Amino acid sequence: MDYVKLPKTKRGEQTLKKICDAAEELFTKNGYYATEIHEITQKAGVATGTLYVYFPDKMSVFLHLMDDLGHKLRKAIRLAKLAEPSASMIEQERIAIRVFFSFVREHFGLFRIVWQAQFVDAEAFKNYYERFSKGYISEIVKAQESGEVRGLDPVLLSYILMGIYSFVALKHFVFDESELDEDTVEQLVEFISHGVLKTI
Amino acid sequence: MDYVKLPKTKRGEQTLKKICDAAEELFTKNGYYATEIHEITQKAGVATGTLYVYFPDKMSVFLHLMDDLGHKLRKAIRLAKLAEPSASMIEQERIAIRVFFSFVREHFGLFRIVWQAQFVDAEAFKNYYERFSKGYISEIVKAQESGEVRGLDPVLLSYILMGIYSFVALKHFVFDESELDEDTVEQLVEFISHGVLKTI
DNA sequence: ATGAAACGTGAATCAATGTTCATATTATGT
DNA sequence: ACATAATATGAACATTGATTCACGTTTCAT
Repeated sequence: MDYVKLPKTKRGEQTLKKICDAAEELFTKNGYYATEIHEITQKAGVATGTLYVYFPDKMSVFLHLMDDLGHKLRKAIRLAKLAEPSASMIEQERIAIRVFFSFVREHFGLFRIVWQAQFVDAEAFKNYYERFSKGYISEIVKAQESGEVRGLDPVLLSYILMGIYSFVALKHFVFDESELDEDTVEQLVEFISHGVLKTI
Repeated sequence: MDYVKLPKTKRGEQTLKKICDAAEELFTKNGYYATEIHEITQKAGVATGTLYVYFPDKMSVFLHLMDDLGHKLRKAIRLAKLAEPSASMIEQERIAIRVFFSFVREHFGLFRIVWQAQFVDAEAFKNYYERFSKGYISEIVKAQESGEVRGLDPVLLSYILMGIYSFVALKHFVFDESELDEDTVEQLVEFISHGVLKTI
C-alpha cells in the first residue's frame, strides 16, 4: 500500500512534489506506457536517478498518483456534503456533482489515469471504484430508509451514478474541453430525480 | 481508415481471422502494451512475420479490432430495434440494454480495448463514442417530439445512457464476473424512466 | 499445367527505456 | 563544527520487443 518512500527533509518534500506534478501531467497527457521516466525527471528538473530515491519503480509512481487523487476527491466530496448535513439525498447529490466536476476540471487526467490502471494493476483499478461505491451505498440506503428514494439495488445505483458522472465528464472535459454549466448540473439532477419520461 | 490489408484467398481469410481472434483475446486479457506480437502470432499458430502481411504495425491491429467490434455492436442493436419498430422509446431502450449486455458478455474485452485506445489513438477513442452518441441523439429527439421524453439535452442524455451501461457492465462482467439478470434490466429501465425519487 | 501473385516464415536487427550504482552534495541533530 | 543520514547525479547497463526481409510455399486465373 505504500508506493512511495516519504522524504525526511524539506528539500526532499519539494523534490517529491515536483516529480509527482510532472508525472501527473505526463501520465495525463500521454498515458502510462508512453511516458518515460526520463521525461518525468526532466520536467521535474531533477536527475533520472532521483525518481528512484522515492519510488521503487515506474508503476509505483502511477499507483501513488491514483491513490492520492482518489483520496483527495473523496475528501472534497465528503467535506462539501458535511457543510450541508441536513440536505436531502438529492440535494447532497447536487453538491457532490458540483464538487466532482470542479475537481475533474482541474485534474481531468484522473480518468485517463484511472482507466489505464486496469492494465497496469487490475486490482487497484477495481479498488478505486469499489471504494467510491461503498461510500455511495450507505447514503443510498439511508435515503431509502427515510422514504426519499425508491427501492433500487444500492450497488447497482452506485455504479449507475458513477457511470453518469464519468461519461458526462469525459464528454465535457476530454472530448469537448468545454465548461460544464449550471444548467447541465440542473438537468443531471432532474434526470436522476425523475428519469426521462414526461410525468403525466 | 483501413487498418488492415484484406486477404485475397480463402487461406488468407482464415489466417487473418486466426490473428484477429488471438489478438482480441490477448488485448482483452492483458491490454495493448502488455501484449506482444510474438504472443499473438504464437496463439494464432502462425509465424511472427505473417501478422505484417495483413497489418502495417501493432497499433493497426488494435484499431481494426476496435472498429470491428463497435461496428458489430451497433449493427446488433440496430437489428434488434428494427425487429420491434413500433415500440416506444423506453421499450426500444429495454431491447438495446439486453442486446448490449449480451454482446458485452461475449466480448467484454471491448471496454478494456476501447478505454485503452485513448492513449493509443485519442481520435479513434473519441470517434467510437461520438458515433454511438449520434445514433442515440436522433432517437431521443424523435421520442421528445412524440411527447414521450422530457426536454433534456439529447447530447447529454446520450452520454448519460452510455455511462450507465458501461459502468453497470464494468461492475458485472469485469469486477464480479457475474451474470446480469432480468431483474437488473428491469431496474435499469425503471431508473431511466422515473429516476430515483419515490413518486408521490 | 503454369507462372505470377499471394501468402507464410522466423532469425536477425535495431531502437527504445526502465533501472542500477558508485560517487558527490546537502541537510540535520548534537 | 562534525558526523551521519538523506538526497541527488547521470552515464552505463541490460533487457525487451516491434519490425524487417530474403527466401520458401501455396493459390488460382488463364
